[in-house]
Amino acid sequence: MSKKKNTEKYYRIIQAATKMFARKGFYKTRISEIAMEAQVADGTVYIYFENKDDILISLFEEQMKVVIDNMVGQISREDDPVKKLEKFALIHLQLIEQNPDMAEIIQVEVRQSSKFMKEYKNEKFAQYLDLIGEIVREGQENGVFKKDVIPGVAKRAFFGALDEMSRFWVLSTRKQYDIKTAAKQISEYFLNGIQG
Amino acid sequence: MSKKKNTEKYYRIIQAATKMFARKGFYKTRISEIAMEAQVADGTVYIYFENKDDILISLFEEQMKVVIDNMVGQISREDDPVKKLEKFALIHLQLIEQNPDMAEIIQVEVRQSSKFMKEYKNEKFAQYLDLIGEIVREGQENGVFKKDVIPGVAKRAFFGALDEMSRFWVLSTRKQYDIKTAAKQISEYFLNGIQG
DNA sequence: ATCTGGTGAATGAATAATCATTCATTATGG
DNA sequence: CCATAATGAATGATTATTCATTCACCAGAT
Repeated sequence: MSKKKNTEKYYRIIQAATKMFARKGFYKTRISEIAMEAQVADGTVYIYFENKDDILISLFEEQMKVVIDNMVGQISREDDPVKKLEKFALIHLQLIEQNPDMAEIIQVEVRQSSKFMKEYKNEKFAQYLDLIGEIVREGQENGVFKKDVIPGVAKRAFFGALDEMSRFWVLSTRKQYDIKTAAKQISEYFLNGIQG
Repeated sequence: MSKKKNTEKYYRIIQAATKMFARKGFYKTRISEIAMEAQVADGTVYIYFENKDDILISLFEEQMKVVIDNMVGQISREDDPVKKLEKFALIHLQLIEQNPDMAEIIQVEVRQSSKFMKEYKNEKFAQYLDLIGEIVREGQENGVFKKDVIPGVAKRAFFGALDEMSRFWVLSTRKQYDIKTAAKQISEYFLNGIQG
């Protein structure tokens, strides 16, 4: 049971796993590879994690915690819902740019998770999506966004647009346009679309 | 080499694999399960496919072929780029609604494929995305869409929005709003956003 | 200073399952 | 009959996980 969290080695293994999963995918990554990358013995991994699945889940939760905190902090400094959404797009894509390994895992594993572990309800991801939903709702109350926009649809559309863009950005070797341009375009389409 | 394609059993195995991959994911699905579902012996699978990877690739190509042909057929009947995009959204989401198994595989495997098989360049998917890119370009030439819209960004944003929506739709058990409403909202946001 | 014994972390070789794939054999139908 | 398709038990590789053992550290005793 209760494996030691929050220790130096715990994070070293998380880092190693992030790198390897991003590179080879979850199923093709061997525990021994993670151990080697983290510079620990194979068995040590099991002092810190229940099993391979647990590594993936922990990794995801740890990363999302940081992402969400960061995003909430930055967004809350803006007042205008329009500005908030613009900022969301920019920060999201910049984050992807700065943490490509993490990006790839979120890309792939978020989608796997439904099948991967039926029990694992992806709370953190829902939370992230809701940041957008909340901004939309706020904008509707302020009268700047159309009333007939369904926040549940809007948040997915907006996130999906950013996500697909970042997938491309992560995968393509030669970046054709910088992330700022993409972020600006996407929030522009979207904002024009929902503004009243 | 050249395995027998286009036979009744070939399609039966594809169908079975689609069902099982959607249910359990690629790695957790056993060849024996596919064989059982298709009502053939394990070895028979290898008469029709090189290996497990080949099943996934074949399945994907077969399905996308149908999807693209269908989409091209329907889109070409419209003249107005605006109408075309509206129709694209509707048809895409209806397709998801009607083939949830296929939808789940496209969702997950499109994303896996980059890691899954480095050699496999996902031509079919690029082709599908380009249908959107083409409509955007056409609209720009006609002067109905803004000139500063980057088709490469726009096609991904639009597809991403639809895709994220359909992921939600496939996963959620209780459908909160029908697919038509979602399609309408999404194309509306997007069209307002790019129209000149 | 030195010894002693206790504690928990760390190790990595051994284990025990799991499955994709093969192939000798059998069935089928033209 | 022959050729081709189909079978499914056996094979052989692969790997997540375990666990007996070692190691590092420290507190108290001498």
